[in-house]
Amino acid sequence: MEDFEYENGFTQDLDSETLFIVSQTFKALGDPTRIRILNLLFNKECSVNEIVETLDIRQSTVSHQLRFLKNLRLVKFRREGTTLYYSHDDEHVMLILKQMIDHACHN
Amino acid sequence: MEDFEYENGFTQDLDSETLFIVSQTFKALGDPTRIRILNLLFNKECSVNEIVETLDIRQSTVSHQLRFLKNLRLVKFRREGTTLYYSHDDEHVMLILKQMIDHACHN
DNA sequence: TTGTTATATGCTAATATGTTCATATAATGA
DNA sequence: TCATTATATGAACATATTAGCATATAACAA
Repeated sequence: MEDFEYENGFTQDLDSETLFIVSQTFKALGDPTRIRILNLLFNKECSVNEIVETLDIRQSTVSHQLRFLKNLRLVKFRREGTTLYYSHDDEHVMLILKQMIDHACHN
Repeated sequence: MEDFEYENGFTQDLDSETLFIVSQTFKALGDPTRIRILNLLFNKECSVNEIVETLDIRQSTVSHQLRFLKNLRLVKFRREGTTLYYSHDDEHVMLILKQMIDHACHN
């Protein structure tokens, strides 16, 4: 009787793969530093240094978090010389982030 | 020049209060156990024991996580004798959860 | 009151997470 | 080649998180 599929597409419990992806993604959004980085990348792409200077976060911290976000395919980058320009890579997740920010602001 | 307000309502950086609420809420959604509980509460209210039995999670764990979710006002409960029936208490966050689950499934 | 069922709580151990420092790599220009 | 700028990485540390056990509380029935 477990995992009974409802008409509306919902299940009583989620399969482990979905659960993993969902929790990983929300976890990515659950850290202030990563939220600030993604929020900055909302409108424009940024070099690592731009992020470091705009948000006043140490370079290694930014780099670590960008790797984290890149592993989840939430950001991507392009190279120009020695400079890497990062931008967001998941419209849907960015939309979800925007919704949550709006939700938080309206309180 | 920091915290410049854009036409579209976005700021270069978020104020700390918003940042706190957003990260707290995403953190709540970033744990598999809490996701499973909220997903179960999507359609119907559940007693603690129903959650325990349906999801096969220990009672103390469920209780701890329900307290966590209640502190963030993501769930509420009503009492009936010795039984507490929990239900979700934030439509918007539930919608965001649904979106992320759908997003994860479509991959 | 005592027992029973349902739920909450305090504590602890294991694990995960985030930041920092120091250093490595990579591209480029002199 | 060497120096410089931009970024990444590894290790260490502090802190946060999670689950589980044991026990407490709360409501109710006998």
